[in-house]
Amino acid sequence: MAKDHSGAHALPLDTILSGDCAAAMDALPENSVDLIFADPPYNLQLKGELHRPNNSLVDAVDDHWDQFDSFAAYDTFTRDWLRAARRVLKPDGAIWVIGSYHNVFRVGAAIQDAGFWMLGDVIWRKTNPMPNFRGKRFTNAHETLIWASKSEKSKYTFNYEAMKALNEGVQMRSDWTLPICTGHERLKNGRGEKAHPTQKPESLLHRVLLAATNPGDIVLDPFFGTGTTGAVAKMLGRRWIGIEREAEYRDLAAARIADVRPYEKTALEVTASKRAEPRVPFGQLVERGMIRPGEELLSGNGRHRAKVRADGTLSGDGVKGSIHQVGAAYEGAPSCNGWTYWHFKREGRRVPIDALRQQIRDEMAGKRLS
Amino acid sequence: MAKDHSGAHALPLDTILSGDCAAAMDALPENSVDLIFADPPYNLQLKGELHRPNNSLVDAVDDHWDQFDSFAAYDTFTRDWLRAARRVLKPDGAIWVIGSYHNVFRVGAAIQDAGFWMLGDVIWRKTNPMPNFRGKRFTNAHETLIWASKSEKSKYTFNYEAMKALNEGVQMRSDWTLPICTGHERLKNGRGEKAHPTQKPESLLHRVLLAATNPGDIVLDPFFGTGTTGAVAKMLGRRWIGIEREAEYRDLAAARIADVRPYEKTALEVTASKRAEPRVPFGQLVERGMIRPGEELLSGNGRHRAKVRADGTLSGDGVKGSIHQVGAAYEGAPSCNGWTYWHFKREGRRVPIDALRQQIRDEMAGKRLS
DNA sequence: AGCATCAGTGAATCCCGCC
DNA sequence: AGGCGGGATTCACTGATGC
Repeated sequence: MAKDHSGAHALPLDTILSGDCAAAMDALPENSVDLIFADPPYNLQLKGELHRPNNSLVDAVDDHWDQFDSFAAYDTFTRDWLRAARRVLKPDGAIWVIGSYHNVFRVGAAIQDAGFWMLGDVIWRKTNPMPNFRGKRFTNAHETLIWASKSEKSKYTFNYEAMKALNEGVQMRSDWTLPICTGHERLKNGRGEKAHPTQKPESLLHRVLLAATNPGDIVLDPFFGTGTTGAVAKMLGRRWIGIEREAEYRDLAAARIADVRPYEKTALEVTASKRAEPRVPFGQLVERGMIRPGEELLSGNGRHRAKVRADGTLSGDGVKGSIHQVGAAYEGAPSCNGWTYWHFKREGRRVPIDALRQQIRDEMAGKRLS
Repeated sequence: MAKDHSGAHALPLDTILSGDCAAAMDALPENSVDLIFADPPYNLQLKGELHRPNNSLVDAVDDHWDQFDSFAAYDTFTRDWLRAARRVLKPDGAIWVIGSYHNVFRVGAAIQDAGFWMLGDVIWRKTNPMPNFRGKRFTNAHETLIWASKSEKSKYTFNYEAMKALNEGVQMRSDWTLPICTGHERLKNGRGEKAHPTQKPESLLHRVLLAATNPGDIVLDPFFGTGTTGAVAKMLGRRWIGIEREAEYRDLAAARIADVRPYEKTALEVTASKRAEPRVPFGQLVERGMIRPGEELLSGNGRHRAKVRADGTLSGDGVKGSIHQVGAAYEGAPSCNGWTYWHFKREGRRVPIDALRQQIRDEMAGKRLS
């Protein structure tokens, strides 16, 4: 146990508490922690099994801790832990909560109703999400983080310059592109399986803690799991408190954090600085009205024509497909760069569609620099 | 007024209704529209101006229609228009709602509580967002769209292949990178100012309508504003209904949409899914002599064989059944696409039986045209 | 050693028509 | 309405194996 800055209360710093998180928080002194990071159950409510196209089975998140009988039950659970969380938070403290479309709207409304002040939401944009295997929806490629202060009057911590530096000198945006947790970072249990179904990447916590805390600050995670929050807090010289119901997770987290050496920031953010030339789908030219559906494109040699369709495909003489596919078919070639092959007419001249792509890339680059 | 497909009810197609949107929707027949796109007021809590609009701040979103006394008032408003929206929606219809962190969590929770079935959320990632001038938060670089069907059982429309084509052959993700509405697309009022504080880009609506509707579908927008939804719906050969309280917006929208030229019909034919192709029973290949009874089929990996029987079933090692059933049994898989699994021999090479199905489908398509 | 190939996997509300 | 069965459906990356 350690003393907080006032010396009036004792806090179990750098330890993992067991039990229900609301009860555990209620046992802590009020107004005592600087930041709360919470990754609560998402209440996925998955129905049947899901197979990949190669017939392998997707490992569903069907753990008992993610099961709730109804929205009402989930709301009761949510409002209770949020109430307890707000109580232990210092007046100038803040909370981050991560969720998916299954639960994040209910959680967000509960955060507002509990008296927190919404500072914004951040999108974790996954570089390598799991695809949608049945072709029935979009690739579920993001999760949402809610950022809120204890009250409207809170003087919350935001390290603006650190975020700007992390983003190569331009203001950090509300969408963060980071990979999911895989490889050696992903904790395994004794049986060689993943230890936790929803382990978050350290890069995500690194960015949250760097943005919203200062060295020495106290970070509490009421759904500690395998302790990513604690591990990154230790790396970054923050104090931490974890709460976790499952003994197996607590043991893994404790061992993991014991191995962490502080202040070695290694290469946690390398992926964020990787900036390939942005891919511009031809369809975007159509959506943006630079090319009209129904408009005719010509090959550079003028021998072939095709019409643009609303989804960014071309339709020509008995051929339908992408700009590359239709070009290749016309030329009897194995492949074709549609960007340089196809042209549109402007003021009587043939202009390659690549000029429009360049225009879009210039816009994007200009906005990044300015 | 026009008749819907049943002829039983009249719908005011391709027109803008005035008045409160919930009341206007309640005056329409139930189960009558295919899609609702809604961009409701954001409940921006600008301090000191909750009850009195300050017209001197022309650039702020502080018009009187965007002010609400409290979350409770906003929730009442939200739940009322969502109830009316769900009523007019066809059983297989869907709704899209766009919002920011100020309102989207409350709206999302209300959508779930109203009985809609959450299909996912989509992030509009802005290429050119307005920076955060005070350096106290992240650049607010995204907005959230919620996609939900009328009920869990709805057979909602999702043009998977068109979305994939629009994204150059890879599955469309839940984050969409598109610019905000600027330049000539941004409507001006008579005084040279921007006509509407939150005009959405046509590219965003293009993608929503292409993903979630078919040509001829009826799209309703209860917060029509300056009519982006109607303009894009007209371009894409969809029918539309707008509801808007402000006469100035209605006038601007009507003039704007009148100027829109729809795309050619052929340009609206979008890449189709295989599921839409006519079903060909395997037995038809046998009947037509393309495969002889007694002929042996091989699995693609060459490890399994089965004999074709006269009724179009296969018989292999202790297994009898359809091409799919025998394939699944051999692979120990829950299911199997026999069309791609089984091959026959021609001139020493293994050819998938799907090639013969394609031959039949090509013939059928030829007959349909002639 | 180094490169090519293959197998595995990740917070997932993931089919549909016919009888 | 529930059961049956045809048959449609995946992206990025990691780590192991093979040559």
